[in-house]
Amino acid sequence: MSARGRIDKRQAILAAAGEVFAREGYALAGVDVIAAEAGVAKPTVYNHFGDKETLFREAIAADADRALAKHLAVVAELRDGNDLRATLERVGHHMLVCHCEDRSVALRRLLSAEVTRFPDLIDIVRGHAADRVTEALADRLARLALAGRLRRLDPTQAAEQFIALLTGPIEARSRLGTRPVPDDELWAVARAAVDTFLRAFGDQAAARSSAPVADTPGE
Amino acid sequence: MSARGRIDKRQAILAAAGEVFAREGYALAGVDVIAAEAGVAKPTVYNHFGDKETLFREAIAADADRALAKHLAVVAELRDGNDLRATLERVGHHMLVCHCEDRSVALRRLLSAEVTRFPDLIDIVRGHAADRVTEALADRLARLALAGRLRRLDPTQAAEQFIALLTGPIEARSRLGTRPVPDDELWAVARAAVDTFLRAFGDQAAARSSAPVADTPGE
Amino acid sequence: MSARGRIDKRQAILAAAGEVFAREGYALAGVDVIAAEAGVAKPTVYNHFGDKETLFREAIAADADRALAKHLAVVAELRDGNDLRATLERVGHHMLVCHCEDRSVALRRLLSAEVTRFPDLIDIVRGHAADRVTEALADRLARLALAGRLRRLDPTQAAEQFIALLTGPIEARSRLGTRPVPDDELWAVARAAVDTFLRAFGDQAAARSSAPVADTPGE
Amino acid sequence: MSARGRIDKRQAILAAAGEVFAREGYALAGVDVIAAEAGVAKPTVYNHFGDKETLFREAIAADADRALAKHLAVVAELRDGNDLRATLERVGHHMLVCHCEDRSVALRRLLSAEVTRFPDLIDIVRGHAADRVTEALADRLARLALAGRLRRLDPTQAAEQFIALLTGPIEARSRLGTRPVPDDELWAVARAAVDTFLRAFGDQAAARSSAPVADTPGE
DNA sequence: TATGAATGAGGATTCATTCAT
DNA sequence: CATGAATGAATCCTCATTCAT
Repeated sequence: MSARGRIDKRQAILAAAGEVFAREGYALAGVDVIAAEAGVAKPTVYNHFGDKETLFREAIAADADRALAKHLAVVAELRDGNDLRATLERVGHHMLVCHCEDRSVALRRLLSAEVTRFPDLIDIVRGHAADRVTEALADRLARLALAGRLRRLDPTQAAEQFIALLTGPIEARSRLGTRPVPDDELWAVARAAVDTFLRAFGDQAAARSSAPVADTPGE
Repeated sequence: MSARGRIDKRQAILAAAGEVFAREGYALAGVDVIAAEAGVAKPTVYNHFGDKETLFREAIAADADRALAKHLAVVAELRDGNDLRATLERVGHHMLVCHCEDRSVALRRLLSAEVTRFPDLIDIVRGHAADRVTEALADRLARLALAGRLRRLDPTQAAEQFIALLTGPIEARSRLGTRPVPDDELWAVARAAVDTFLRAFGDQAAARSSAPVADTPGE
Repeated sequence: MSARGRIDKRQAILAAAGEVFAREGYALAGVDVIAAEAGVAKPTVYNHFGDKETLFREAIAADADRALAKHLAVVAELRDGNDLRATLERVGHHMLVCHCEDRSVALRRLLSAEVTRFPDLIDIVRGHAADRVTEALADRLARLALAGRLRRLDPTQAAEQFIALLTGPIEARSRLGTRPVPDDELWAVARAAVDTFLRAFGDQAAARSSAPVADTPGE
Repeated sequence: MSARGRIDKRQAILAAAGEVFAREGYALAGVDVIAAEAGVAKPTVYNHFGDKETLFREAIAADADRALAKHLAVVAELRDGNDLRATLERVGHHMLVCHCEDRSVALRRLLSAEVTRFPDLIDIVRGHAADRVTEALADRLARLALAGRLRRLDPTQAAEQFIALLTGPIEARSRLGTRPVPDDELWAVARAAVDTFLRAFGDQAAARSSAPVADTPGE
């Protein structure tokens, strides 16, 4: 078999593992199922990854890498523009779309489920993903503050809170990821998050001038 | 065996199940381990609960009830007082303490891990717990708004965001629940959350007057 | 199931294990085969013995006990009588018959094969069996010496050598236990062993008087 | 690869196989382990030997040849000399040293363990080794008898018994080959064997005249 | 020829669940 | 009702062996 074929097989196993682990959880995922889904024989899986735990870690790491790349791309969209509120809403909505993707949901699920058995997963994923998204966002917010578009702020804390305002309210709405959240709900959550964020962190004069949507709910 | 003893046994099994499921996860928790930890024989577990799935649901429900009660008690502390900021910070900190309790962490972990295999868990727990905490908090916020201590707001959305501002930043700090977060970090997160919350939802005049802590990070 | 039935099952498993291990060796003996041969399910074997190694040890110990009992009974036949040579020949022959029994052969085979993986087998078996046969024989020889039927001797050493003279020449003749040795060959080996033994350890006067069989090979 | 290199590889595989089989037994010896220990790839082993069984047979045969050569050399030391007893003791001791060598022990172990699965091993080894040692020894004893140094005897039987008197008592002392027997024990066994042998087979006048060591144990 | 990679069959062990007492 | 014992199904992993290069 060519080296190319070997790599293909490795990728196929990793992809299959990602899906099966996501579907069944670590304990109930069968190595035979993964092998079948990857179109290889069971021992091939062991030749490549040694044991189920290693396979799990590598599958998680691959998924985390992909999720990180997507999220960083979204954060990169946050460039200074004419309409800061609209920009933040677009970026916020996009982050929520990523956040609600099946693979993202499954990744968080697996992570939270298995973190006691595999404590090192935190480093694999958090070092690779979550914190770096927060930091990238913090960088952007710092530049906006420097440009006078936001008030002076602690960038990391502001980024944490921006993300929390976006993703927090989604948990309940997605029923822990089991219900697809319609796009208009995503927009509504993003708008509400951005509104609160700008009220708290926006430049004072600007923040007061634009009337946010969700401000007067009862009317 | 007396009726009393029978009920004791049921409780013992439920308690043991709660601990073992929390420790090992659903798939790896052994019914024999639960039985042993409860001090009964394995078939006794089956006599009481029929099968492992039912036992799991009941154990989760019991845990969720306990968590709900605790959280509601905390929300009930949110009474109008002289110093709104201090009150919110105290309540926020107390909610975080509950949020970080071992059993709360384990409950969320189990829930998120098994929600695909047991979709009805969402109703068991969410109907019993999470939403009701949000709503109870929303009630309190509405009364504060009515009393003029907060601006006019959508109570549910404000409650969601208050909780998000509290719990969101904790995930990273607790390494998904595997690291105990020191109390001063909990206070810091609570203060930052309340500060942002009051900037966004506080009565305008009041909010401007009090200088928040985290406002000027570099100094 | 009655306690009686439980013990029956344990015995059945032990018996089956003895046969299968003897037939296939430790590594190639399948626990499923043992279970099937015992008429029980595989987990029943594990309920009783924990794992394959323990089962092996217990099966060996049971076989060793049985072999020891048989051999001791044979040694006990060695009582002072009129015709010492005939008595020794009868006992020697009987020991060889035991030595060549299928189960004895298999036991020695297993022992020698697995002693590196299970060093404690030596204590299980040797403490239980081999040494005690030698000592029992040594006791008898000492009494014969005391009675003046044998010359003064080191009883243990004489017993070792008596057994060696019997069993040593059998190894080659039985092709390491794979060929059944005909009874007349057993008698011949026994007679030759006794002849040599009496020449070396017999009372001088007596030894010279009786003309041994194998003395004049060419005739 | 040069023809020389090819032969080297074959020898390396054979040597590695010998060691691994001796260490682990047939069933648990892995072909990959043998290949690794020989410094070649697994399929190379199959190219040279076809399958595991063949490799096993050839490894055993090689070991048996080596053991035979050594033993024959020892028997050849048995030349008529002034002091027959001392000569026999020297030869006997030397045979025991060979008998207790690691590789000899392992060879006998493997043989006895696998003789049921590989009945032809007996011919490979016995034809090559054990019987021929006995016969070589028988030849020497016959010449000694002819020279009047021993009484008239059946040479094969006497050889069998001489070897039995040597090796039989060693089994227990070496704990089936798992304990290295100190040299002075080997000498003691050899002396005791020779003493008994000479009492039984020695020239009458000579035997009576020399007082053997182990004759009067209690004194 | 020598090798890296792949495979099919099989083995020990565990687990949720059910009888018989 | 509570229990000790038994079970059928499933799981992870290993090994001898064979292609394709």
